[in-house]
Parts: sequence; C-alpha cells; structure tokens
Amino acid sequence: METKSTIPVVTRFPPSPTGFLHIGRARTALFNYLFAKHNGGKLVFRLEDTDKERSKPEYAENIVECLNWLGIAWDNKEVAKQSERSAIYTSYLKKMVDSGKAYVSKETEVKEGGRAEVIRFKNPNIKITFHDLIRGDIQFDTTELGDFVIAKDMNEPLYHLAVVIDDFEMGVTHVIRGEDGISNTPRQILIQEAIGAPRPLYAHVPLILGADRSKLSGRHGAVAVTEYRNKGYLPEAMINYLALLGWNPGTEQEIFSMDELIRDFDITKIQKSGAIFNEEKLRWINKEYLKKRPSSDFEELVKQSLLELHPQLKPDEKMIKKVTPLIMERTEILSDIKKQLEAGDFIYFFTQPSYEASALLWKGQADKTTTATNLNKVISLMEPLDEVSFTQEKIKAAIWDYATEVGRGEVLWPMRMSLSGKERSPDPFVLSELLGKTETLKRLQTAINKLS
RNA sequence: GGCCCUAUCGUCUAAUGGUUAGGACACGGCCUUCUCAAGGCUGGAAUCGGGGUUCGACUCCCCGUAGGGUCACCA
Repeated sequence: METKSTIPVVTRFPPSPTGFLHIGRARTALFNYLFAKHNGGKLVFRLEDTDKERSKPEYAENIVECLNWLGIAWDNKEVAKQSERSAIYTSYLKKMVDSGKAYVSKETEVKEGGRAEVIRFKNPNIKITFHDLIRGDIQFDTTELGDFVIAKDMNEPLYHLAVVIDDFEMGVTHVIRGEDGISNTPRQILIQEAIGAPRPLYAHVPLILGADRSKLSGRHGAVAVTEYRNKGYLPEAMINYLALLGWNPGTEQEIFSMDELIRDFDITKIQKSGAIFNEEKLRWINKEYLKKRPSSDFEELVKQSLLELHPQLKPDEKMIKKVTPLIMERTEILSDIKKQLEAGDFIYFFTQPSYEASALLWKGQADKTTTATNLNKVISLMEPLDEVSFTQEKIKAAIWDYATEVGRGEVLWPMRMSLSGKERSPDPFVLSELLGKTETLKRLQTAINKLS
C-alpha cells in the first residue's frame, strides 16, 4: 500500500531497556523500518526508560548493538530517552490538570508500594473505533477503563502518557506494534484527544508464538537476538526469516535482501494470526546465505575452532584453506563448525587417523587378505600419478575400473577408512587429493600393515 | 471471567466467488561414485464445525468451537 499522504511517514521503535532485545521486538522494529523506508520516511528509535527500577544501561546497549548487527538503522541522531524528557511531560500534565482532563486523586485504597496521591485521567466514557491497517476497524467501550492512572505525580509520568506525548512531539504517523498493544490503543487515543494530538494510523502485527502457540517467551528456549548471533546465525538470515514470519509479498520468493524487502514490503499483506517460530527453517535460510559467501570468509573461524580444541596443534594454513569448503558444505550455522570438529570430523587432515584393523573391512567381508590386496592395488594404481596431477579426478580415473570390477565398497571403503579413520567422511578421492600423494600412500601402507 | 483478536498441510504460507487448493521448511522413497554432505527427482500431508447468501464458496454473513492477547501507581 502506498500512502497518498503528503506528510512524510514517521514510524518508531520504542523498547524499554528492561531485558535483552528479543526476536519478537526485533521483528516489530524490522516492520517499522521496512514500512518507513518503503515509503521514503523515517524511523525514530526511543528508549522507554520511565521505569527506573527495571531499566538498565546494559540492556539499552544490547538493544542498540543488536539493531546495528541486524542492519536496522534509525534516523534520529540522538537516541531519545524518556528519562531526559520529564519537563515536557510535566508541562502537558499541568495543562491536563488545569483543564480538568486529569486530576489529582486521593487514593482510598492504597496498594502495596502505592502512593496516597496519583494523577488520574478523567475518562469521558465514550466508544472509540479506530482503524487498523492489518485488521480493519476495531471498537472499544472505554467505560470499562475507568479513570486510569497516568502519572505517579506531576514529575513521574506513566507509560501511556509518555508514549502519547512522545509520539505526538516526534511526529509519529504510524504506530506499528505487537498485537498485545491492541488493548492499549483506546487508552492512548483518549489521551491524544485530551491533549489535542492527531491520531496516528495503527497496525498491530501478530505475535511470534512458541511451539505451544502461546506468546513466545524464555520458557520456549532462545528468544534473545544475542543468542542467535552467538549460535552463528548471519544477520541477513535472521532478517530474512523474521520478515517472512507473518509476511510475504505473495510470490514464491523465499530469499530476500534488505533492499528487496524494502522494495516489496506491503504492510497490508501482514498476516492476522500468530506464527510459530521455527528454527529449522531459520537454519535452512542461514545455509542459503552461507552458500552465497566464499569459504575463505570462514577459514579464520575454522582455524580458531581447531586451535581451541587442539591447542598443541600447528595446523598448516594451506590445509585449512583446502578443508574449509568441505566443512562449510556440512554447516548450517557457524557453531556447526566447532561441533563437527568436536565430533572428530576433519581432524584426520591434521593428525594421523586412528582406527581398528577390523574397521577396514567392507560389510560382509571377513577376509583381511582380500582387503590388503585391494589396498595394495590402489597403491600401485596411484604410483604412476605425479604429485602435481594428484587430483581427485585423476585418482578416480586411475582406480575406478578396478573398484567397479572387484566391487566398489571392497575398495573405496577401506581406502576411505585408511585415510580418515572415520565411517563418515568426504569420499576417498577428495581425501587423497587434499592429503597429497606422499601422505596418502603412507596411510594406505599403514593400513596394509595393520591387516597383516 | 470481562473486553479484544484470530482460525488453509506438522510448521511458515499462496489462492481476495469458479485452481486437480500452489510453494517452502521438515519428513518418507529413489537416483547420483563406499559412508557423510551437497544436488536432482518423487511421495504423503490442509481449508475447525454448523447454518445461511450464491448457479458456484478457503474466500462473504451469522452462530458455535478452539486458540491467543489483555485486564498495574510495568512497559
């Protein structure tokens, strides 16, 4: 949907720094960003830190850091903080009290930790209908809200008052937030009307759900963006997945860059119902992005992981270069690299393999002599190849006919086992090429010796 | 419980009155050099129920049912 309005679009992302940025809020931030950019507008980032007890600077840092990592950029130079704007709230509050829109209330029933005197909103008790870009018209009877509290005192505003004033002062035209904000809307509209602020357009996006279909929270597992970052998800993959969770342009495209998302984003195509966060699909998307990158991007990571697991090792740089593509082919998220190495995969490129002689025997084969004969034959077939033309294609060409003749498993299995010591590994031709002629022949000979 | 929102394969979704209800992830099978990975092909799998409206409903309306959200001197 293109907005026809001549007023530039201003959206906002106003988290309260009371916890790490979680993926639900990150997605809301993304939708605000995409909508603003699609319409050539601006995104305002603001910290709602009126709750002094729970707001922590480290959480604010985490939120900023995650947004930067994801590539969601806001347009206000200074991050707005509610804690620095109290004078503004106070002046509005005074006007409201003076005009009778709000009043100082002596509390008859003071709850624990509560005050004897608070500022309450004078509820006009009306019916309010507002339009939601995703859901259509929504109607509420505000009577049931009563005269709700809008400030603890003239200097300490509560959330609803502060957001409305901030959104108004910052020229916010579109409020795009989680579905759990629907019931806050009538209260905020009431305050807008009391201070003479125009009503922004609303869009309530569906919630991200856990496997049990309830609002995603810590008990469902990882919810902090930071956790996904640490697990080795790429920011592009995260953005791509989050955008597709509850939105799609109606085509069959699955992989989107941020620019494509901005170009195609249509807020009216956001889903109405909640969506379960599915890490399997995120993994798949992450792999798609990994495939786009050259494996050289990950050589350093492979080296580090290797050294962490085997501090005494002095891995050959050239070998790391050669092995990294093999590892990346089997990697969906970056932490898989270390996981594979931990499981013992690929270390045979850096150390001698260890295995039992019986492991060399192909299934059903009980005769060690046959296996030794096959291995000897492999050596003699490899001998004519010189060190430089020791490539997987040439090795395969040299051995293939013989292997086919006596049974591929009978030749290829012991060959692969002698080179890797593993039941699972890349194929023996790749192994041979990477190991080089000298090392390959040496390992084959070691295996033959084991068999006698 | 009051108020509000929602309802297509297991999951994410397409189809805005006429489709053999499409795609992706996951899962099964087959192929591709012995194992793994990658790749290719292929299979199973859905319109919550009941009423309407209509020549014709996934699609529109009503009622159920189910799920979710929200009910602070938190945000």
